[in-house]
Amino acid sequence: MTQRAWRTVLEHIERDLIEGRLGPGDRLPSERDLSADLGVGRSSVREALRVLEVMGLIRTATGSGPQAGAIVIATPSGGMQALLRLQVAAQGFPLADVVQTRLVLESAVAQALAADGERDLSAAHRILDAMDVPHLTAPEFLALDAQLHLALAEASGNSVIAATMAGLRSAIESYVLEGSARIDDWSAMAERLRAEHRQLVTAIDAGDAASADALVRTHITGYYTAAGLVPDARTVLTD
Amino acid sequence: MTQRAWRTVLEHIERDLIEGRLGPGDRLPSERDLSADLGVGRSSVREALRVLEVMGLIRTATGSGPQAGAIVIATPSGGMQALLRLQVAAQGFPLADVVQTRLVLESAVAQALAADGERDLSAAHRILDAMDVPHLTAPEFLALDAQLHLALAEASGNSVIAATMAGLRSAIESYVLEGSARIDDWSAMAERLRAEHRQLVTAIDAGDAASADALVRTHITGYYTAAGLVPDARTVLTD
DNA sequence: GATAACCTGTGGTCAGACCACAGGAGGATC
DNA sequence: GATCCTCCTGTGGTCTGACCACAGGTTATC
Repeated sequence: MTQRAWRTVLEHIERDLIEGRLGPGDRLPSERDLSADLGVGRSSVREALRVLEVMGLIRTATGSGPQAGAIVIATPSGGMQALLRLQVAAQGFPLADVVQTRLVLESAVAQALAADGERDLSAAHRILDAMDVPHLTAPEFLALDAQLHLALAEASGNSVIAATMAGLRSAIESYVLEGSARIDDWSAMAERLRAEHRQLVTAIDAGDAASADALVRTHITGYYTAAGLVPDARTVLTD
Repeated sequence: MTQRAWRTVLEHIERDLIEGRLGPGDRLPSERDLSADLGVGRSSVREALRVLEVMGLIRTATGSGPQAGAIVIATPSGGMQALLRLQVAAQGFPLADVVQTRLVLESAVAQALAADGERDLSAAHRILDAMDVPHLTAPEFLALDAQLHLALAEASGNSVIAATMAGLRSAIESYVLEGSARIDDWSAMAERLRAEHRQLVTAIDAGDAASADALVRTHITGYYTAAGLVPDARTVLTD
């Protein structure tokens, strides 16, 4: 064994992707065919496909017909979420670094949106309105909060940033929920967050990049500090 | 089958990680034990472990003794590289978005380093000197270039940003190499890059965040434009 | 022509069998 | 008593073969 068999499979598929023999929508050969073609066991093929599936590169379906089998989809957000969530869980990524990175990305997004005349913030406005419904529980409110921030990232048009933000968010979701329980007056906090969101979107709509930047920073560090998630909201990467 | 068997395994291990029953350095039960405990086949256990391995959460070793088996390591950079490289290869991430994200992150890193009095740039200085060796080939030079940028990210102390940058870099490595072949006068380009690197590090050492920011932006967009990788180096996210 | 039964090929899973390997246990040797 | 060597055990790595459920096309039936 010069190299693990599943790695052979993975590299073979990666080469097909790089060199354009495979692309989104295409169907991979069946597991049995790959097994025979590459001279490895079917179980090794399956280990490689499993990796690709969790990373969001393919989806698999049973049955027959054109929709069955392994199909290239390349939807990165799921894979990003899995990776970041697991790494945070395994303490490969400290919570503080995740928060800090979120700050960097959201700040860039806010400035970019403010500077871009072509932006479409209709999705964000819809979510803003949904958050105005009274008596939302903390989990409900926070889910909308996540959607709002993600909608902004997606509006910026950068898929890497959007996927990364989705991943970061899901990685710390359980901590954010825990933190919300530590906040004494939740309805006051919700009101504050609503106001901050409105101000942020207003600044973006007005094309005021500097204000948008400042608002998004205060908003994020404010919440994490209040929820006691980050001991002292560092601003190292952000001044 | 209410749920795929390998997913059961993955979730079981994730729960152990989240709730602290597993952490860096710990050893997972043997594949056969996991198989028996969870009531799934060994091949399903292996599919889950394979995912964890590629994501950089565990490493596996054959043989016996305390070093054998699957051990939690939580070194995210490998997993980040695999994920981003594959997603770019499968066209889930457009090249332009990758470059843009790199710009956002490196800009934040440069500013943070300049503002941080405690920074340790000895590694960066060592790489700078290594790049002065004459007659380096383009691949050799670019490898050092990658190391330099990565060293800066690591010096910033944010592991998420460092790992992401490593991933972005490896995702576009093949394109960067291709691009270098399109540059007529490579030695002139190398000289220019050397000078830009020196200026950047000097600005950081001097604590001049604004200059560091500007220099890193020019440096990156300059190269990608010269190599013809990004049609028109967008600065959407960066003004 | 419409309907129903069948057939084929797909992924999903399991069980069992090897192999190579690392390291500990225990005996043989000095 | 200390050292060396051999054997044994348990590990991951792999392959094979066997089922199952399922989706969709094919064919027979009415």
